[in-house]
Amino acid sequence: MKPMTIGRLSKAANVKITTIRYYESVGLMGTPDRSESGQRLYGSLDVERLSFIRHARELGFPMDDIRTLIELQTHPSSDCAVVNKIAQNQLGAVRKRLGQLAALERELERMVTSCEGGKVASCQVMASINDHTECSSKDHERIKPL
Amino acid sequence: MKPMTIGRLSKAANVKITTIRYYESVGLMGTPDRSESGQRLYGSLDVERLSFIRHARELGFPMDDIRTLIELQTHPSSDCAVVNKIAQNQLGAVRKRLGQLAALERELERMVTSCEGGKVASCQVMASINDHTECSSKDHERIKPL
DNA sequence: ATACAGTCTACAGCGACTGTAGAGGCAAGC
DNA sequence: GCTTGCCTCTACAGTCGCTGTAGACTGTAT
Repeated sequence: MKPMTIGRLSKAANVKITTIRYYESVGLMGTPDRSESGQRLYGSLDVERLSFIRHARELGFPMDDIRTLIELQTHPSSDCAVVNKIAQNQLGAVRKRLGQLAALERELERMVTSCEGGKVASCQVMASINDHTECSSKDHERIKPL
Repeated sequence: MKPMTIGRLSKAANVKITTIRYYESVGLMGTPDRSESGQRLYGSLDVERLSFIRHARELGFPMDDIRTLIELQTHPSSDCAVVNKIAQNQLGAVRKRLGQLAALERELERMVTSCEGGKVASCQVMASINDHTECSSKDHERIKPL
């Protein structure tokens, strides 16, 4: 099979070119062969590896976990307990985040339904944001983006 | 009322000192008075404003929206429709994210329950990450952190 | 007087990329 | 051959919302 350039790989795995180069720079993708003029050349194994990374990212796994998973893939005879542990941690993290977002949804819902129009001065939404008594999360946890 | 230093404000509003200075640097907090020796001095209005920012952040509003909300607060006679729009957008964003995360939860659940131990080579979790047919989100959306 | 906590500025770093500038490469049509 | 137009290259800055660090100065309590 003949090698493909980065653009083809990008389409084959549905990952942007710049992202592929980024993955290479952080060691997720390994250094590819180059053509005489210096262009990166990839084979079908690279498509699989990149698709794996993409799917793992879609599942929310952080890069460090993906690095570990790829490492484990190259030792197929090792115990899969580590793999399972990583996946279960991830499931736990997703569930925790689901809980936080559900709480946000409730509060925002309450806010927007209480708005009856009018001026900002008497806006219930503004009042809700100002009112700090409700959502009293005592822990100083970093606020995450949506 | 006598002014307070940044440390007191930090405790009063439950926002870290460095974060307060950051909010100042990006124009969310305005430039405070200074003592002779150059220390920032705040009043009770600043506590309210900072608490407002904090609560809005906890609700996941992006900084730009918060800037707009604060701007609107200084014009109390303007229409609250803009405020409501921002809150509804936010609610929409939260719900969308909830949907994404629920999908992730289902897939991760399936993965970890299908794992029966053994070697990495035959690991169902690994196979699931490799198998790309299931979660086919066609859109190139940026993958968000948990 | 001394100890220690608080505050100052300025800048680098996080994660996971994205975007840009400016240069060079490659295949197809004329 | 020559041009057109896309593809690829490197290197670096920017994104978001902060956090952490270094090194100097200030304020308060004993």
